[in-house]
Amino acid sequence: MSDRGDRVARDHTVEIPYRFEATVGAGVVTDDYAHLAPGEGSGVVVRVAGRVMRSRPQGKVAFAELRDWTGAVQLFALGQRTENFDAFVRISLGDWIGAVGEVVRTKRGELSVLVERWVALADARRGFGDKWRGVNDVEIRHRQREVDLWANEGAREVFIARTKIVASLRRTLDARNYLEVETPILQPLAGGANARPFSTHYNALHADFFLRIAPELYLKRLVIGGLERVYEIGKDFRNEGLSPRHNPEFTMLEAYQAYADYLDMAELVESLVHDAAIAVHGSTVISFGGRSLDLTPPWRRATMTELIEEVTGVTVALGMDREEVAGIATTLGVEVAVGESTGKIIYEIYEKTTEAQLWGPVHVTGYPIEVSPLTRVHRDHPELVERITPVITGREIAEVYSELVDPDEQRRRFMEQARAREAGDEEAMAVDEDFLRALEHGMPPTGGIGLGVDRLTMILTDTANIREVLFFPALRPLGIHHESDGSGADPNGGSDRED
RNA sequence: GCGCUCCUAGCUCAAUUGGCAGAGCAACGGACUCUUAAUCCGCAGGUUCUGGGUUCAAGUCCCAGGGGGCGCACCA
Repeated sequence: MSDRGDRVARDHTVEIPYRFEATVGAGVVTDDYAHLAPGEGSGVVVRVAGRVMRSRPQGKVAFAELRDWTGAVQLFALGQRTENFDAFVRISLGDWIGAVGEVVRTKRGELSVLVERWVALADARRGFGDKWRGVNDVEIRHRQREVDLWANEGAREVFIARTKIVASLRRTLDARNYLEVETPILQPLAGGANARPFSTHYNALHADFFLRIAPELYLKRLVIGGLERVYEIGKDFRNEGLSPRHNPEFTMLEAYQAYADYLDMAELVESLVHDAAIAVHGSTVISFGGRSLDLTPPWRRATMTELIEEVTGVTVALGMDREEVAGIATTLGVEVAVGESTGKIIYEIYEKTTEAQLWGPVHVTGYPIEVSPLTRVHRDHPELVERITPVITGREIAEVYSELVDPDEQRRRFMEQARAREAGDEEAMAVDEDFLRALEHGMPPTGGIGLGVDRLTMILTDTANIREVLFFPALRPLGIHHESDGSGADPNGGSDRED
């Protein structure tokens, strides 16, 4: 760890300044002075700051690459001109420095800052991996993202894209007069989805609480309260397994619009994805996994029976005899549980055989009522609900509903969930009396969406693993210290932190 | 939780179907007045994830544990 010996910053520890004013970004310099000819000086003195990621001392001249978050520029030091040149030569890869000098182009054609003065800003005691190949070890990249961000060219791009996407989502909704709101993350009942929650304890109330699995029920209460268009972007938490598409905490966008139905909301999803694609790529035709992907609205709409037939060649229909559909499911290798309705079996077939094969954007409809306890019955098919799942690259990226607004029907659905829960389904919903009381005040027809922000980011950044779009994905903790090991590893710190 | 698979120097990777644990980069010491993954000389660096076992001999084979990846299950 201390194998790097005496470094520049350590030589000048007492002189590390409290601030350094950079007048221009490193990448901006290379853009703004691209016109300089080899050997030409600009006459302009700039101040730049960043990390030294390459160093090429060469006797009485020295070169270094200074990188900041705008890009990189070469520093050019001369023994006869640069202050403290001997120390400049000893700068270690990864050290932060600030430099002042004229923008020039070297005789060999590299745009540079000809360093007059410079100051050490931080010392890098640890390296940043192979300077050419970076760090490939995904465990290091995820556990020590700060290393990944420096070691791997382009590692920041996906996160910058993510920020643009989230900003675009807000812009699109704000332009439609939606109100952004925040609702509780700590909830006495974890409702709004079928999932196992993380639980915690509220000492002051002597009550167990749960981290939300969805904000849905609270947002609907705001619609009942007269906030006709609301949305929330935030973390949901689900106590479930990890996978390339699942992290226990993930970012969800939920939006609700009074007087709208699921078709209106499907159009909203198309607009959100369209605008985000434009924000990141300037186009709705992008590439994913080496394959072209056209996100241009409007998207195709299809029922799951249609899609099953396209993918498997097998015909199933709601009107068919249950035993016949069950037999087809078994033939396709899909298990059928006793008591499952025809619609539920078709849904199972779709999930197991078809969904992952769908590439282009498609709005999938035809969801059976029993898998959608918060959704309004389909206006033409009483065994279905008005629900659309937009699927892109085989992944569900959103859910779209005509929301269930009838308090009596909602209570019946909750009771069905409660029965399932008693039968052992740990993910079935609990009866939420606060929500039911709210519905009894009258909820207008309302459309709702839930959109997975991480998954949208994956699609728009050509990323196959959700961990790549999260700065700090969930990982098993390492090196857990037990009490009194004397190393000061107590994460709660000393007694001075207690108040 | 189950299955498969991976773990070698700080990083990136080698090591002949079990036979002396290596290279490049980084680090460290030095040379060099226009480098571009600079070059050159020198030097150091290892409980091969951990613990057992088989064997004359284990990075390599077996067992257990830890961590990662993928798949299944659950889900978005």
